[in-house]
Amino acid sequence: MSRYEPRVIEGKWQRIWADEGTWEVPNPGDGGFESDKPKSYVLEMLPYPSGEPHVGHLKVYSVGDAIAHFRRRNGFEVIHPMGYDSFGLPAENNAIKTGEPPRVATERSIEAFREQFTEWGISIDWTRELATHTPEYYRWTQWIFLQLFSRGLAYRAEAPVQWCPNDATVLANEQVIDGRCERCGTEVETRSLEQWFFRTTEYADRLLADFAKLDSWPDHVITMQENWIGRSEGAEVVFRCEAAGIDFPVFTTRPDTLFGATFFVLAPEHPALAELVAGTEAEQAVDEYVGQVARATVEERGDEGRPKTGVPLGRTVTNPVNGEEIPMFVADYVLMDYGTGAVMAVPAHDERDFAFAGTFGLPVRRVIESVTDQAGADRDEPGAAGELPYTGDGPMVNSGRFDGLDNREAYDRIVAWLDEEGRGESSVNYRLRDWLVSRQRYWGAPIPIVYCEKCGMVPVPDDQLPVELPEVDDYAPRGKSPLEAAGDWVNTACPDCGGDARRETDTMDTFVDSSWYFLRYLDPHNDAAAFSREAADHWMPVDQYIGGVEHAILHLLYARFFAKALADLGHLGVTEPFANLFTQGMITRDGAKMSKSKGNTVSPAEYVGRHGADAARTYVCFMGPPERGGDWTDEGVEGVHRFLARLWRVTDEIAGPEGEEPEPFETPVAGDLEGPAREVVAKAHWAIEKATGDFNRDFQFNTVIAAVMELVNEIYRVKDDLLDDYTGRRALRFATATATSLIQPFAPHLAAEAYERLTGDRVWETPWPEADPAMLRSDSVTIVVQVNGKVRDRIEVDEGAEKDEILAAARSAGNVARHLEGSEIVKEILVPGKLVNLVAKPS
RNA sequence: GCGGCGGUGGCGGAACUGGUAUACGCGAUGGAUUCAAAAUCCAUUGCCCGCGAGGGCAUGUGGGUUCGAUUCCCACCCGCCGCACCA
Repeated sequence: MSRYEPRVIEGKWQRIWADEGTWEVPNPGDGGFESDKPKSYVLEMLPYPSGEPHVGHLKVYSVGDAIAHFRRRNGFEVIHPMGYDSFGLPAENNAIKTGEPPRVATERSIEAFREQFTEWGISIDWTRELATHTPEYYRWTQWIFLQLFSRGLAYRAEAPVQWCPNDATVLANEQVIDGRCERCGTEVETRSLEQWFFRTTEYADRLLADFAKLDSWPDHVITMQENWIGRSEGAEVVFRCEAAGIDFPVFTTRPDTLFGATFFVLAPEHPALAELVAGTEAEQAVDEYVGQVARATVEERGDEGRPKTGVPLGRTVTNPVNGEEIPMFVADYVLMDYGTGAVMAVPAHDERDFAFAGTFGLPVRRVIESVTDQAGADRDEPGAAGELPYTGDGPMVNSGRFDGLDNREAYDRIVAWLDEEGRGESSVNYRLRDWLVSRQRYWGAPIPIVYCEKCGMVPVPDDQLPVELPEVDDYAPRGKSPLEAAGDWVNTACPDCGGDARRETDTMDTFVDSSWYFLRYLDPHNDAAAFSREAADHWMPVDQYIGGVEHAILHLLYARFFAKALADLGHLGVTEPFANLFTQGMITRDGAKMSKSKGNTVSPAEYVGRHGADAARTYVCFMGPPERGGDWTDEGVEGVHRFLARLWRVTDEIAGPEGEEPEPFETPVAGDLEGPAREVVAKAHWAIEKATGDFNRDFQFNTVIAAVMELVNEIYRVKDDLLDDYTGRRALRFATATATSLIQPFAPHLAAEAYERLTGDRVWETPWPEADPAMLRSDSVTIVVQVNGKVRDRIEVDEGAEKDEILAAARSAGNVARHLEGSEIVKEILVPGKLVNLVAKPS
């Protein structure tokens, strides 16, 4: 008898798969392409290569690989590639500290990742491997940038931006969390700088509308993106300051409350502010206030509970609906980067305006009655007893000719009237802003633009791509890109006129790299295009995307934007890149997020070394439903290892001596079986049914594996009775082969070895098994008998037993009869094949 | 505050359409094997009462619907995640 030695088995099959290129798939037009097979693109989010893979990686690739295997064995041509998101700040920060070039550290990490993925036995088509930091890849990142530029979707503009003083670079809004840098936690400042943007706002509506195409995306991911895009409908209304001769458009979602506007507020950054107060009494106070706000951190300003502050401007604007002059203020609760940077304040019906009015003693005028005193009113609504602010619906008051109308009705009428008068129009606003893509850092794809004294901003022609990242000595950020120091590289000739020109020295946000990598996998060696349209048309969209929720907004939104933009440019036939998304939960240890500082990290390599890749992979899939998190325990991995060893031992016992030709493998037929042989074969069919169902139902891998464990337990229960005769051995061999076949997506090496020993076949080339309906039924069934809803006994009845027969048996079952004594049955309920409930009351 | 997800044994979790609550694993206890241990195999394992047969109580709390509720409805408590001065 041979021991279960995972390292030996795993090495053996990994070599076979590598030598044979088992997981490689050809493109349409290539030799060996099978056009009759349906395709399936299974993709996990690509890793950022830093150090070694951690358990999060183990989980995402174990889950993805299980899906890939399952699809292959269900007849799909599965493309399952791997690559590295290898530009990024950690490598660069390391370079600043140690002086080691980011490329060197990054490529070392890539080696380590590749090695681990190979040891885990993930079924990857390595011929499609890519790394985003290589010129072969970022050449096409630059090309896409220029494609966007040619359509005006990439543009340069001065804008107030979020600046991280520690990383000395700008951040996208998405990279600022609670006023702090997502990466280093430093408080973010606001600066006004010239930066590159992608016009994501142009796609806001389509990004929202196309959620309809993504029915299997988790709701919370869609909700987060919807919140992020933040579409709100309302109206733009113009308030004019006659004295200064300036029009102030505002965006409001409540044009129905226009008659209640009693003051008007500008954001401290509003461009017209200085002009409004220049040379007036208010000038000094306003300047002081604006300076004070500018010094405050983003976090301080964002605090909602803080008392409202502001300064009167000594100016008024005219309310277009009633001609009223209302006073102007500057206040930091109004944000420059949402709407127009100015708001009409309606204190009676807006909590923030109400608070401000309270502080400054401003009038509050109700224009909507609360509906408290009407029938069916909700008394718990704020403002129910008539107090303000009231944000609910009701009839209009103090609103001239709109009085008495329901406010929803008045909304439409007021907007229509403003439109006729040319003083406003209905309007839609988004929280989403354009994507800021330039970074003042070294380790990224250079932006392929040249500034010529004569010609201005000139795109680098396609045939001069890539603009290669030059070598530099000093990676430290100084507020501008370290590339500024590479003089030979910066100074160049203008592609248009040949005159003196300078290169753009900013690099691209690494989210640009990862917004299209799934397309490059489809045609990774193409040096004439980013990818061929034919390959993309065949493989896209990604049928199953797998990754962590932490990318719910950033990466997924950007990739969706790219797909739409590339489709509009004619390079792609789909507008949504990821048809189905599965987000896996995080693995913790001792209930806490793993971190080096806590010293509670789990090194996958250690466990793979100790128990084998199959055990480590199966364990992360067994911990719980994969979309939820789970707590890693050593006992848990050991338990799974024990189970695999148990499966291995029974295989060894049933298959006979190693190296011997297995007996011909036949599927046992229902009619030929009885007793334990029938039971174990029936259990195998039950396990097939259960595993297949749970696989298809949201990837419930924990219960798939539990079903295989049950089957193995059943094999142990009956094996000593069956090993002696031919029929028994055949039944056992079928059951054991079924167990190995079903565990294959999780433990592919053990499965390959065991299945070959049992059947002579290659399990990964064997179609996923199908349950025989005849074997799922049994001749007799156990019926639970309840009296008044409590289980009192169980009876065995024939499969086809008549209703009356079952009820009679139920009534006379020993313990049931006792409970029925002295009572009269008033109702009998029969759930076929399951249960009888006898409802009785004292007679 | 708003939105989402969740609360089941000592622990991770299962229970698909309202029908045997606690599958499977971990841990624990006992037994077999062993000189002994490890490993392995077998058995027991929600709590309480009972020698037993059996009975009672249990799915965060309180109500409701139903012959029957972890599952549906109402109110509430707790935990996690996201958003949060967005006009």
